[in-house]
Formats: sequence, C-alpha cells, structure tokens
Amino acid sequence: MKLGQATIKDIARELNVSSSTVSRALKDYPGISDETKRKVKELADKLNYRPNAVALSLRKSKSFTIGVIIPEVVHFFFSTVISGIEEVAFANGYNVILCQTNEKLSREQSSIETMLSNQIDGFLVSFSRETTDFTHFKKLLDLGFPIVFFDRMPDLENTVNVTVNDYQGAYDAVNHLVEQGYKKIAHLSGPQNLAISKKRKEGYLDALKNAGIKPRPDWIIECPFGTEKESYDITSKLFSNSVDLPDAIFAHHDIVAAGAMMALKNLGLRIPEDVGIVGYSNWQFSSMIDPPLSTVSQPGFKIGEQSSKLLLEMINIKKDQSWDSKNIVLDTELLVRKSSVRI
Amino acid sequence: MKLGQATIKDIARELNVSSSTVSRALKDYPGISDETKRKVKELADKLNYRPNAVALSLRKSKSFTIGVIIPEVVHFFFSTVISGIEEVAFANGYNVILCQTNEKLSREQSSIETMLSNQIDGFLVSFSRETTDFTHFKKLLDLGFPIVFFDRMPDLENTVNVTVNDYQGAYDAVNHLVEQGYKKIAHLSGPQNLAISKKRKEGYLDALKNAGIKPRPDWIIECPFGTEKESYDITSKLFSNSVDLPDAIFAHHDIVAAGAMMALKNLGLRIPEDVGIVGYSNWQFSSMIDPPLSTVSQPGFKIGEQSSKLLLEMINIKKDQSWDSKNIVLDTELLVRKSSVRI
DNA sequence: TTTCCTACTGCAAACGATTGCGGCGACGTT
DNA sequence: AACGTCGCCGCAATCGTTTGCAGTAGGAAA
Repeated sequence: MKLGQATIKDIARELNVSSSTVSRALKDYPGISDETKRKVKELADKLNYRPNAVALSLRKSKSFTIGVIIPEVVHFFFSTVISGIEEVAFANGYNVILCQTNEKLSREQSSIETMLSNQIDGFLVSFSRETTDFTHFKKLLDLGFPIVFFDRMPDLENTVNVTVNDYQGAYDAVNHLVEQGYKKIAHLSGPQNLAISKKRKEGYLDALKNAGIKPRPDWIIECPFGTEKESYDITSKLFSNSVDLPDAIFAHHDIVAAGAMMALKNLGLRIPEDVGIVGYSNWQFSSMIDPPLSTVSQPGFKIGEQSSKLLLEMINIKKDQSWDSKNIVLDTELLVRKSSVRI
Repeated sequence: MKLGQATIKDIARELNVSSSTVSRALKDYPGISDETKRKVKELADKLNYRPNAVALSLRKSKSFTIGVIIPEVVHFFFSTVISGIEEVAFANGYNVILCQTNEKLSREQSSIETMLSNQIDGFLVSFSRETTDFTHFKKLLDLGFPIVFFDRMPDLENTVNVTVNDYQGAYDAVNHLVEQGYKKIAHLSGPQNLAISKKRKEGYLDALKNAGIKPRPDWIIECPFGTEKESYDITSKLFSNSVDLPDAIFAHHDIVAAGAMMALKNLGLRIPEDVGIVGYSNWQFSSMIDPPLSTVSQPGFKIGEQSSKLLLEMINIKKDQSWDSKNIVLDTELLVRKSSVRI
C-alpha cells in the first residue's frame, strides 16, 4: 500500500483471470495461451509489476539473502572482503545483510538471532575476538545450516573456511628481516585465542629457527587490543631497556607496526637503520607513512569472492546431502618497502 | 523446514489451542488466561521459538530493514558512515542491507529495484558519480517513500540530506595556517566538477581574503585523480621554482597531502618549519605519518548516525502526512597536529 | 450423437503470523 | 427462570505468490 505496488492480484482483476494464470503467464509456463501471456506481460509492464520478494521468501522459505558477520566495517581488510562478497552475491541475485559485532560476543549472538528470523539463507562469518565458545555456530551447523567462516577459523570440526596462509606470510616476513641482516627480531603478537595470531607467531618462530636464531620469550609480546596506543606503550617499554635491544620488529598488523614506529622515532631510533619493521595486512596507510611500511598483504577481495562462492554452492545443494568440510587457504604477498630494507 | 524452526502452529498443536491464542499469549494480550500464557511461553521457550520475520513483513508490509546505497565500501569515510548507520539501525531493531554501486548508475538503479522488491522500509543513499539524472529517486519520493541522502546532495527539491560543512572546514584549516604565521598558502584542489571540491576551494579563498591575502592563481592547482603520486609530482614541480615559494599547503584531502609531504621532504624542506601543511578527511594514516598531519575531520560516524536516525523517524510517521525537507549540515573539526604548528 | 483428447484456466491450500468478530460457558442479577 | 455480562478462546480472512489438482470448452475421432 505504501508504494501502491501492483501485485499479481491487481493484474488478475484487471484482466479477469485468476492469479494462478497471471503467475504462470509471467513465468512462461506451458498451458497458457500466447494471447493471455501477451496481455499479462503487457499489463505487468505497464503497471511496473515487481514480484514481492517477501511473499516469495515466505512461500519458498528461502530469502536470497546472505548474512555477513564481521568485527568491524572500518577495518580496511574487512571492507575489501565485503566488497568481494557483495560482488559475487549481487551477480547471483543475492542480497547481503550486514552486521558488525564490534568484537563483542553478545552482539554476535543477537545478530545471528535476528538474521535467522529473517530467514537468511546462509552465513558468512568472521567471529568476534571474544568468541571462544562456538556452540551457537555448532548448533546451526548440526542442523545443516550453511556457514562459511573467513579469515578467522573456529575450533570446530567439519567447517568450511577461507583463510589466508598466515603462517607463510609471517614466515616470509621474518625471513625477509633475517635476509636483511636483522638478527634480534621481536614479535608484537595478536590475541592468542585467535588462530590467525597463533599462526603468525608460529611462522615467526619457524623462520627464526630456520635461521638458527633462538627466540627470546621476552621479545614476544602480546598486544590484545591491537591499537596504536597500546603498541606505542609496549614498544616504548620494550626499548627502554638500554642493555639488550631488538633490532627488528615483526608486528601482527600494520596499526601495531605504526604504533611501534612512532615509539621508535620518539626514542630517537632510526628506521630501518637501527630497527627494521614489518607489519601485516597492508592497510591503506602503510605505503604513506614514513618510512613506508613493509607488510604482508592479504587478498581481502578474493577472500570475499571465494567465501561467497562457496556459500552459494552450499546453499544450492542442500537437498539432503551435506557438504564436505573444506579449508581454502589463499596466499599472502610480502610487500617490501623501506621500513625493512637496510642493505 | 530447513531449520526445523518451531512456528506458532507447532506450539498451538502441541497445546491443543488455536494459533490466535498462541499469538496473543506470546504478546501478553488481555483476554488470555494466565495459565494459558504460562504454558505457551514455556513451550515457546523450550522449542526455542523465534517469530518468522518474513511472515511478519508480509503481513505488515514492513520489513524492518533499511537499504544503504554507497559508491564503495572500501573508502574509509564510507565505512565509518556504515558503521554509524549500522549502530543506530541495530539499536532500533532494524537490519541494514547493503549495496555498493562502484560509482555506476546502472548498478545503482538495479540495486534499488531489488531492494524495493524486498520491501525495504527506506533508503540511505550516497549516489554514484555517474548519477546526474535523479528521476529514479524522484519517483520514489513522490510516492512518499522515505529516502535520506548523505554526503552527496541530489539536485532535487524537498529532500532530506545530511552533509558536512566543507566550506567551513576549509576555511578553518586555512585560517589556522594564517594564524600560525603562514602567508603564502597554496591549495591542491580536487576535481572542480564535484561540489565538495568547489566548496573547499571557496573556503580557502574566503579565508585568504579575510586575512587580507591576495590569492595567486598559480598556487591553486587541481589534482583531478587525487592520488599520492600525482600530488608528489605536482608539489615537486611547484617547489622547483627557486624564486618565490609557498610556505604552506592546504590539500583537498589527506592522500594528496601525504604525497605533497613526501615531495617536500625529498626537496629537503622541513615540515612544519619551512612549509606547513593541512589535509582533509582525517584518514586513518594521518596521525601516523611523520610529522602527524593536521587535517579536517569529517564526522563519518555521525553522518551515519544522523542519517539513519532521520530515516527511522521518516519511516515511523508515514501515516499520511509527509515530512519536511531538511538539510543537516554537520560541522567538521580541525585536528591540529604537528604538520602545521610552528609557533 | 457420443466419447475422448487437448488446450486452457481456475480453485484452493500453503507459507507464518495477526486480528476483528463472534461463540460459548459460567456466573451474577432481577 | 430468564437475561446480561464477562472471561476466555477459536474462526477465518489477510498479506502476495506458487502449484497440485480439477474443471470446462472445443474439436476430433468413432
């Protein structure tokens, strides 16, 4: 009524036929005369008829909508992922409904609830930092509800995940530092309940090991919040010890790296001469800071594309058989900039 | 069926009452015995009953969903806007469905179509760069469909818009440079077919005028692409003249400012001692570069909040009366950092 | 003329929830 | 004993669309 949108009934009334006929005529069903089809289509066109997707959803219990759950839209990485998701979804006639959790578990749960009551066809999720218990996902998965996890992998069996090779990215980054002659490499790590943080740490450790460098536990510092400020403080403290200082930092993401850089500059240390530094994720700003920050680039757009492709496949086979669990791992790329090149 | 979600009918059958009774019991309608209410609620709880939002949408022709149309998610500014929108919408029980146009008009139109057929309650739009003809919006507005335009204002009458005061932001920035003792202020402007670019240039000119400084046309240079590289080249050229050099730059956005800074450093000029610089938009990196860049911050999050607040109001009065056209202009904020402070 | 196709079209139920209206039993009142 | 009232609940329509089944008319075959 609000829009006075024409319905099938309107067309039927006007043409003195039944709604069934109109419905069938519009979809070129056999058993409708060409004459009727023509008239129906003409009128539909004239009235600017547009099928009511809500009624369709109700009828078919399928909404052609997928729900995306991410920690924060404003993270450059996630916005590129969204972009990829949106692209594929749109091309396949699906809508994207979006919820950000702000890294809160409670928000994650309530988002899932409301999306479910909207008869979402499937979920694409990168769960919050607070999420350590996955039963809310497990329940859905057991019912055969399609979910693809991206970027962050849950501690569950038989899930479909799209991630990047965090281990390799970290390994490459640290290895690069080693090749540049840095030997005392510290690691500003992420929260250890996130698999990605763990992987990056492993890559770091293995690269050191491979270079015959023994890791120092006091040079592996967790930055749970991942803010610039936090990293600034931690780095300042780390380098306030005047005896034995690291000569390089591998940060688990670029903001942390940026905070560290500020701290180093503030202490009068030169980058990359005194301290080399590599970040992670290739944020937009990373090439513009001084010196430009070396970083590991994650293919956000591709992650989005891949995830939604997989999800759409899962949605469309759900006759009765289930799908195989899958782990798609996309490659990272090391972008070497000035912050880590001293040779 | 997919989820085996319990419906009102299931509860009714189990309890040997009618669906009407269940519905009313769940909503604490009068005229239902406490006993029945108790039993219904208990069972609903046990079955994990969740109302089917799609059925509700159909019944009430209201979907509690708003559609957001933006050029690109990956622009930091837009992602902050989305964040603000999301926040308000979620708090009011609304969902956000998202479409990006990639600055294409055709995409904008088709997005609107599909969203409409999903019985969207209203639109929040920042239209594409290609959009010069607004009839597709006009049609909806004439039908009384709620639309709020943000950031970009359409050439239509009686619309509700939320924008920022670009003129004032530029004026403040340049005025700040003047107060810091800079007298020879150049402007790296944006493409002059965009309203925002023009406004910023006007603010620049008026601030100069007000300070009694005569603008020099050769110090107002357009950066049509707005890339860092472009700005680097332009700035290098501008400062290669050894006779009469500007002592400050007002850039139409931060990426351009960053490029200029790189060029200045490369020429051995000190910031802010030799050249002061102010950018626009407060990109994420602006506080992290060296020296931290003074900039004009646009309240993206607030824009999002305001826009969706307005939209929700419009959605909820639509009994029959229309709403007033409105132009909310949000203030920018000058963030003074080191790049422009020499006193 | 009767029978049987065939080509069209309509009826009605269904998806899940809401809601105006009416039914029905129990009780109080006169 | 008759009537009114009140508390509790169910019927059925509705939102827009789809779809299995049944119905009708016309022509062709017997």
